[in-house]
Amino acid sequence: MSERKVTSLDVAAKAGVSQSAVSRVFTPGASVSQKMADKVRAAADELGYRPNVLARSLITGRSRIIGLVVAYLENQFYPDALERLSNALQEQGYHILIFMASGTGEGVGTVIDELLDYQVDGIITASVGMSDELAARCDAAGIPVVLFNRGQDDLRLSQVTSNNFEGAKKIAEFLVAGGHQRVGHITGWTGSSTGRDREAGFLAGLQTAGMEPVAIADGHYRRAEAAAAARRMVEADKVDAIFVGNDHMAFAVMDELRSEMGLRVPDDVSIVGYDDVPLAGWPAYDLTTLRQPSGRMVGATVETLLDRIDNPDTEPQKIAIDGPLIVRSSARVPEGWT
Amino acid sequence: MSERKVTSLDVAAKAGVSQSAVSRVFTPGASVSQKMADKVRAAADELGYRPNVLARSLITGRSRIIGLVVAYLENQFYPDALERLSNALQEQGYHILIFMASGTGEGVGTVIDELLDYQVDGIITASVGMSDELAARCDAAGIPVVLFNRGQDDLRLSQVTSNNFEGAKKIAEFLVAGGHQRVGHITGWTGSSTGRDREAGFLAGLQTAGMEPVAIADGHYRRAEAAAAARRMVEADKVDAIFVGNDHMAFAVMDELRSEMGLRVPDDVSIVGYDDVPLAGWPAYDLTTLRQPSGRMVGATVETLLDRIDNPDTEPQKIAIDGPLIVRSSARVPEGWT
DNA sequence: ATTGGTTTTGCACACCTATGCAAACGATCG
DNA sequence: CGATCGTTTGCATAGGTGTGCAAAACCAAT
Repeated sequence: MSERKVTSLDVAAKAGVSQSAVSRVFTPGASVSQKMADKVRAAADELGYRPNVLARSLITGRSRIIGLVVAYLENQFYPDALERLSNALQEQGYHILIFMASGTGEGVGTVIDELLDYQVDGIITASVGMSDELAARCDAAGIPVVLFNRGQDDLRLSQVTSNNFEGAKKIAEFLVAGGHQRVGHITGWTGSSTGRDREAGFLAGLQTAGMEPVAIADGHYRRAEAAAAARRMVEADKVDAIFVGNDHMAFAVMDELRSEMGLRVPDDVSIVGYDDVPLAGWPAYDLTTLRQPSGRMVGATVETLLDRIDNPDTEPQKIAIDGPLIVRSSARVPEGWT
Repeated sequence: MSERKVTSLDVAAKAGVSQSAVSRVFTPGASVSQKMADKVRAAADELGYRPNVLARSLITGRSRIIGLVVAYLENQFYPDALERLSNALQEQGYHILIFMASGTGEGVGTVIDELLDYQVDGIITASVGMSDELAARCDAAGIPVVLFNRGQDDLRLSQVTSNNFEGAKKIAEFLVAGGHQRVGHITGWTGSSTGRDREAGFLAGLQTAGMEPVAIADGHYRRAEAAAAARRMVEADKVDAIFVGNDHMAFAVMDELRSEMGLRVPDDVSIVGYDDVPLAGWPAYDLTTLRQPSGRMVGATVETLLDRIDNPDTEPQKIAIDGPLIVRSSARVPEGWT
């Protein structure tokens, strides 16, 4: 029925030119006369020809595919980032091949292998760790990697995060200024750099006021654990404020306190999150939180990655972007706070 | 530095066999002796060889890439579906190439073109319309398409939805049984089949009780429009219940009523949504809603798509899956409701 | 040892495009 | 009009893999 695939040869035949001429017409910056271009385009349109990206990639060594490794999408921060990443890359003629690292939980290792099979031009990992060995593997294959919202010590890897230390420090200062006496902290997964940096920044911020948290627990970025930790902190440790390692967990904490324990936020306990996902601005939570500037983070990620693809000799970069504290109503606001 | 790319020829040379032997070892179901397999695998492991999927696709005509077109990820239903789709497809050795139809808003047309450039084996569109002409183009290229959560009349397209008509009808019956007298409906975008089917089902459900909605407005699946519509319905039309076309808008409606207008849900107005996204179960909203069984919908989608890829002669399918009403606290519960 | 049959292997080509190179072309100038 | 130079075109090859076909190897049976 349908002529299965229309190739550049078909177009060439129809236009009465050589195959290489057709190729040149579809290769930006190649040497073609106007007349030739018109003739070929006409024939191509008529046949519905479009160049085969895969065949092209075989010879150029560029697939124009970016591999994205992501662990889970329940935290609204990641779909949001994914959407922005995809749009930004589409703009540049790249596309995202998705890879879930969560699923069967075979670990990131096999995932990277499969990604390499597709000859991706670059890799972005979001919210997922990457061992030195994996980094080495990608590096050996000459594929640039950018860690999004995660840090790593390996110097061969680029990374883009918000300034987690400073951000968490701001939160500490905000809570101190608000007159809180007994603050708790539910960390992100302490196996992640993000979680650790925020904890460190928070501790540093409290320390300058001569304070320290009365309770710390690892929430593992999960709702259930965060909620349980919050309950313990309120009941056993009598906290009057909790800094929760990300918004996703902060919502769970507010649910637990307000709906399960009948407490008021912020009257009984102040809650502060981290990320400023869209949901944080919805009235149901109206969460005070530190904004991760995901637009700029995505911009930096794409720029860094594409730059390294085009100039393989560029140094890997470690970028941390500052974000503002977004003051809403889930935490007591200090007098005269600007 | 790093031996740029290691090919099957390198492996063949190292193992002292022909290139085709290497190919066969990595092709499931090919004729290879045990001895040969061992020898080749050893050489391959040592060199770190993995077959080039793109080169393979050139000759097999199968890229093992599925194109996913998605409009926006703010509605939690879609990231959730995306995650499930990706996992299910990975299981079968396929991967998802993402395509945002929202971005520059150039429309789905160019998106499909670019997808075809990548020689995808199949296309899934989520929450996005597809014109007959586009369908024809994919069909001509021999690429199966499955519409996820959207309907279309074209018989060449497969589609998987929940049973929107029946679901919305259930909701109408629930509201009627709850004794509501003045019900309103904020539809999904009426340009979408999903929006229209739910409206039709809702009207049908009311009709069997001899009722009809006192107000109908198009929410376009957007928070702001849904909130505005809700306010009008409450102030001008004095509704005592609103069926909102999806959860995403229902949250906005609850926010508007509770936080902006100071009303109580369900005491002043009952709210019912559609989708049962995870957030609907969180205590802050605790939304009564009709569950779209996304697990089964994804299963059916993947099955249908892969089946059509393997057997191009299979008939396109239109699948509608029933979902249960999940009764929570955002709508008055009828006496003795089971 | 020879035969027949089965499995395994290698050869060569195909898939579709981009690009170096040399030939053809067109224009410009003397 | 011929020489010169820059532009445009075609030829041929490469890129990494799968597969039909025929030759080779193997095995068992006579």
